[in-house]
Order: sequence, then structure tokens, then C-alpha cells
Amino acid sequence: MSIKTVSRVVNNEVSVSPATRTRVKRSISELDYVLDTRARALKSGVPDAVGVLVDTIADPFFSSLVGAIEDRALEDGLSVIFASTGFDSDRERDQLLRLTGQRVRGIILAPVAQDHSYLGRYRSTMPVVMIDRRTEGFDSVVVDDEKATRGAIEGFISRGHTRIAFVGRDERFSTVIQRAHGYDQVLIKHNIEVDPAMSPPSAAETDSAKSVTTMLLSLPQPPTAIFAANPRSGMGVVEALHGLNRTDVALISFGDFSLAGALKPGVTCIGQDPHRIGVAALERLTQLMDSPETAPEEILIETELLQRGSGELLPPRGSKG
Amino acid sequence: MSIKTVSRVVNNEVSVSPATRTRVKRSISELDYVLDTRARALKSGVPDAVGVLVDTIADPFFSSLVGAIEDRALEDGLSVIFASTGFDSDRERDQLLRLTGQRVRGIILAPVAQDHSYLGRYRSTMPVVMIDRRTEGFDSVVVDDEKATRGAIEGFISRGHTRIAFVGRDERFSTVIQRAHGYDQVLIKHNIEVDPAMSPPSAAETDSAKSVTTMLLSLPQPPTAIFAANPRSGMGVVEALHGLNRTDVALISFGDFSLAGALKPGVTCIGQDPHRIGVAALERLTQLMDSPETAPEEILIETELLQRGSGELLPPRGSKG
DNA sequence: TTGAAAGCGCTACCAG
DNA sequence: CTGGTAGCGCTTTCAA
Repeated sequence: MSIKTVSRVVNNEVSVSPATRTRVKRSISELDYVLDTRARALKSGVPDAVGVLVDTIADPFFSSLVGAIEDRALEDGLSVIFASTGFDSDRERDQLLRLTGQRVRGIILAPVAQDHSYLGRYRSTMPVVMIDRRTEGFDSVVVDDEKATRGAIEGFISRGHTRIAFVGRDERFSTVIQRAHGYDQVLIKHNIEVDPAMSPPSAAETDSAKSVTTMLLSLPQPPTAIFAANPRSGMGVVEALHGLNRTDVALISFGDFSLAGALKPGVTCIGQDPHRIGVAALERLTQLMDSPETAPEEILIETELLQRGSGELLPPRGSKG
Repeated sequence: MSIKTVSRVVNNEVSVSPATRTRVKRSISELDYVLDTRARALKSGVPDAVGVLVDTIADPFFSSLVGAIEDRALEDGLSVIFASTGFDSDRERDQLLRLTGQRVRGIILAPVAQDHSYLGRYRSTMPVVMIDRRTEGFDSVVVDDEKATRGAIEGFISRGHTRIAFVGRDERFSTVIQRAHGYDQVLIKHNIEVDPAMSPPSAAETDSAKSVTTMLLSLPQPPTAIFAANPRSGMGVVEALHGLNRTDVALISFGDFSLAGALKPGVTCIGQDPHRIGVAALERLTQLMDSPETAPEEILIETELLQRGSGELLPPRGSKG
């Protein structure tokens, strides 16, 4: 019984006599033998893991996403090597190099850095699919930030709002920039003044959203509706609104968050399905692993407006508009 | 310039002349050479990854935990191979075998199955540290569920509550069983009847907690205080309480959740710090990797009562008690 | 300071 | 149906 025969049994190859097969299998379980998949990958040249690199796993959006990727990867017998960038370009680069060193089969990345040209040399053997944010020249799985935002703002306007604030205008996130752009577009289209005071620059984080909201409501002409640029901002706006007993102010948040439906009124959110995004990214990655020469593609995942009450509030009577 | 010299440069070994070193480094960057860490691990026998296996990454507790582990692992130059059990014993076993096949250096596991004896053979080379739930014969990093719960229930009683409900009594989770045990203990100690109607068995999930709460409040003698067995239950109780406008009912939830502080009243939670748990687990794992023969240890992480209002509510006047 | 050779555990290729 | 041999990319040991 040679080493090669064992290999054949382990890989379920056909040309092994039933008797030998049984004998090998018995030894395997007696010895608790476990095949070393790294050595297999080293020899065969086909890695058995994919790398996933996101901002931070503490973000519910990304944690759901990673969960979906893992489930899908398991079906293909792939392991998931997880890493995070912490929003830091240098760290992103380090992590990318580490993943390269692990010879992962491909990488799913939420990009932070602007320039990913240094990935070029590896892309033929190790494809990269961007998620959440697109990058020129790479495949990406994203949602239409601008369009979804336009829809939300149009909704406000159709209900009579004209003082509409945008909270969380954070220039560091390309997604947020696009959402802000959508917001601007719609106001202009409806001949509503784009008042900078209504969309002050600020970090798209819970705390700053909270203070920005408080500030907005103390303005001489406060907003009657607020659009939150991302879930963290949304939660901050909620905290402020509830703290000030101003739940009469309309609110739509980009990105769902837990308990959004439990609040009164329920918080209307633009939902992006992390599960679909994750699965689409991994499937695209699999395609690229099979045919690396495919031209980069942008895969759009539909968003859904989760109407729960806060987004459907009308402006108070007598408010200008 | 031999392959060995390159190896020396890559590993920052001393015995290389500066000139050679420079020359090698230049070639490395010109060729975009990246060391294959799998091959290195194969040869050296020292794996460069740890495995993390939790229920589901979608749970904020675990996602924070995994994030903390990853940060800490990065400091040691370790990669994190992530996997989830989905609460399923068979899947747990499969995943564990997969991680073994990857020859990870050690595993951090939130155990689901009762019997982990099949890990025995590997433990000498691949230590295992349990998190969240303890397992006989294994190292574990946990919180004192019973004690923390006792403290919360004592708090209710000291404020005059006698009708105290326990929502989310789910026999599948050993942690929840211990919390329920702590609850029982305190009631008995204070000669309060342990009414089964006040702690009905149910899944420790948001939806069932919501319906159980609704049911409890419709009882002839409804509870004046509720203890939620875990964050998901806590959110369910919140949804019910807010839906029924019964925010006068006191509530303490085991495990913090987002927006808990934004609600009115803020939800008092027993906070368990996922960051500390994760770091402690990885550090213990590192110890075990160095000295595998150490006797199993139980590491207790302190909890913190986050008083935000809901846990400090008094029973209504005239309520019996 | 540098290099040659062996071998980690596996599979591809070719023989028997 | 079964087995030997070579070699994946690296490090270790010993020698120059």
C-alpha cells in the first residue's frame, strides 16, 4: 500500500479496488489522518482559500456580507481568510500582500486606497472583485447609490418637503459622495435651493451625525426631513431626534440597521442586501478564476426602500413648502 | 546568487553582505516577488494562521470578537481563517476538520456540539480555546453568566419588583441555561415564587421574544420587570414593549446591542466586552502553542452593568410587591 | 558570506 | 489496479 494509493483514496479516484479502498479508509480513521490541504494546494497549484478584505467586521453590513461569502465558499470547498483594512490604505496594502503570500485563489475587497495598480502583476493568477465601492479597471459588485438616493429625496419632495437635510457628508467615502451627488441633483431638478447649511460636511459616524442633527434642528429654518448618508449616520440622527423629542421630522437612512423597525416611528431605510452582494462577488470571483482574461464588469445589486413610517412623514402645516 | 540567499534576505537573516542584500531586494521589487507563506509553513512546520469558528458572524457579539482577534493576530503575523457553525454540530465538525486540514496553528471555537473528544488527537499540535461557552477539559474564555444575572435580578428586587419575567429560556444554549439558573437562585433566595409562567421556554431569538413578551403582558398578573436572556431576546422585548406602549416595564438585557442607549428609556444591559474576550482567547492560544502540555484553564472576563434607565424603573404603585 | 542538497506532504506523470 | 519518481517553494543542515 503506497502513499500514492492513499492519495487516490483520499481524492476519491476510481482506479482503486474496493478491498484496498476499505483497508486504506480504515487506517485513515484509526490514525485520525487528515490530509494537508496546504501541501495539496502547493503541489496542484490551485489554492483552496479566498481572501476577504473589508473595512471592519464590526460593521453589520460587512459582517453579514462575510457570512454570506463564507456560506457560499463552503459549497465550493473554499476556505475564507478574513482580514480588515480599518479604513487605512497602508494597512490595506499590507493585508493584500499577506493574502497574496497565502496564495489565495482570489480576493474580495472593499477598497480604501485610490491606486490598486500594484495588484496588477498578480491579477492573472489571483483575481480581485471590489465590493461596495467601485475601482476603475476592476470588477465590482455595488449598488446604485445615486439612483437610490434620488428616489428617497424625490419621495420627500413629493410629500411636500423643501427643507431637506443631508447628514453625514463625508468626503472619504466614494459611496457617500455619490449619495450626496444624487441629493444635489434632485434638489436642483426641482428648483430647490441647495443650501450648504442643509448638508454640512461631517464624519459619517454615529456621534457626529447626532451632533450635526442637533445643530440642524436649532437653525432658524430647520429641516423638515433628513437623509442620513449611511447606517451609522442614521443611528446618530435617530439618537438626536429621539433625544429632542423631534420624531415629527421625516427621516430616511441609507442602509438598514437593527431596531430600525422597532422605533416609533419606524425608520425608513434604503436596504442593500449584503447576502446578495456577497454571493454575487464570490460567483464573479469564481468566474474570473476560471477565465482570468474576462473584461472587468460592474454588477449592480438592486436596493429596496423599506418604508416604515419615518420616511413617509409629512412636513408640518404652515412650514414653508 | 542562490535561492538560499534570497531566503536569507527575505527572512532578514544577518549573514548577508549589504551589497548582496540590496541586489536581492531590488530584484524582489522588480519581479514583484511575494514569498509563499504556505510553503514556508509546510517546511518549517509552523503554521501561520489560526482558525476562528463561531456560530455566525452576523451576530454583532461575534463580529466584534472576530475583529478583535484579527487585530491581535495581525500583531503576531498570523492570518485568520474564518468559519461558522450555524449552530449545527455536524457543520461544526466539518469545519473543524477543514481547519485541521489547513494545519492552522490553533483554533478559537464557540462550541456547539457536546462532545469534542474527536479533537483529542490533534490538540497537542493544534490547541483549542473555547469562547462564550465552556467545555469540560478544554481551555475557555467566558463570562460569569450566573453571577451577572444574579446581580441584575437582585437589582430588580431591591427596587421592589416581585413579578420578574425571564424571556428567552432556550435550553439549547448553555450560557442561557446558566443565566436562567442565576435567575431561579435569586428568586428562591428572596422567597419569591418561581412561577413557570414567568419564564416560559422559548427560542432566544428576536421574534419569539417579542411574542413571549406580548403574551406575558396579557397575563392576569403581568410582570413588572423583564430579564432578557440574550441581546436578540432583548431586542424582541424592546419591540414588544414599544409596540404596546408599555415602556413602564423594567428591562435588563444580557448583552448589549446597538441603539440600546437611544431608546426611551435607554435599555439597561449586561455588557460583555467582545474585545477583551477575543484578545484573551488569542493570547491563551498563543501560550498553548508554546507549551501544549498546560492544564486547561478557565478565564473569566468581567461583565459590566450598563445602567441606562430601563433597568432602574420602579414597579408601579399599588402593584403587588 | 554563500551555496548544495534534502525533504516538508502532497499530486502528476509514467511504468508496471 | 498499483507504485515509483519528480518536484511544488520553501527552510534546515552542513559544507565551502
